[in-house]
Amino acid sequence: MTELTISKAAKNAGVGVETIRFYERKGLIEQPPKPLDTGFRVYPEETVQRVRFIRQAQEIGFSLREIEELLSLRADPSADCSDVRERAAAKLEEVDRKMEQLGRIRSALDELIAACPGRGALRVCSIMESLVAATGETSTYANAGRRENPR
Amino acid sequence: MTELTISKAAKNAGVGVETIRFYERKGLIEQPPKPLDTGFRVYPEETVQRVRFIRQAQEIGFSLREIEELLSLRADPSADCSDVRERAAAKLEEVDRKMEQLGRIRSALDELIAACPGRGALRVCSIMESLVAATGETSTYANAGRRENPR
DNA sequence: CTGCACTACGTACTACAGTACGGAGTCAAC
DNA sequence: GTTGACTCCGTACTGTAGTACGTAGTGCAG
Repeated sequence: MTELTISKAAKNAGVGVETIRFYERKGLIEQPPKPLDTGFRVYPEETVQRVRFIRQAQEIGFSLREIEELLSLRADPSADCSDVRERAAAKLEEVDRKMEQLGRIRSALDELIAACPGRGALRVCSIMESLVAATGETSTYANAGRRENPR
Repeated sequence: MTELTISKAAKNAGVGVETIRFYERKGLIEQPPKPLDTGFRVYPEETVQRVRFIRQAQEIGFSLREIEELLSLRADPSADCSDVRERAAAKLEEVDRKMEQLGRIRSALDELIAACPGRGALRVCSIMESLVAATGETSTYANAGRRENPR
């Protein structure tokens, strides 16, 4: 099994070499061992998984900072577990919120597709309208107060 | 009902005034009527909904460009419906992919929380490890070929 | 032992999404 | 009719996440 050099790791993870170096500088992936004789980075397979995870998490709206938090969530027997638990629960809530919104957009798309069955649409219907219909006006905290504390 | 000036619209939508102007320049929200006597923008309530939608869609990983696409999806009886349908279907697939990944992260968080029941963790377990476990190695297209077409 | 592809490092540049700023005009209250 | 909060517009600046670039060193195939 050939050793994972930076370009192979990048290729396997589906990113560019510079991205790997960038993540390393950011502390998102661990500094790989650089054998003294060569000075070249050699990656464990796990790094590839990690980079893939990072990309997928980005896809669904997490920033690199948040992804770092996610990745650092680790139930370490030596650490105070309740902290990890708390942070995990917070992230879970975040994820659930995202899922809800995604679900709403999904229904709106479904509805849109249904309304447009092939040729000659029957209903005028946009995503926005579907969403408003689906969520019942959405007017939470509309009509926010006027003129108290205006900047 | 007082008219929605830019700052009120911004407040109701939970964004800054500059963000509204920015979205307007980008074409994400329609140019509001600016009565000749004043020159000030006056917004319909719909704009507030729209801005909220934009923010929520951003939260789950859509770029402004993609959100524009989403918002322009509209089953218009006068237009060729199949194009809209196609684009909607593509977006739907995208949404489904996001939901899957979100679901995986969710289970990983669940598992993490379960493994860490209050005090003194029983298992060492990170998000990454949970995900790898949950997705069965994830090694799709790992072992990508070596040395053919290197860059 | 010469090439060529690869690696390292640092710095610069880019795209995206705002955010801030300055100067000028407007509106409503006092 | 002045003051303070608001609006206009254009331009400049910021943070995030890369991406590119130049220089120099390494590794190995021929």
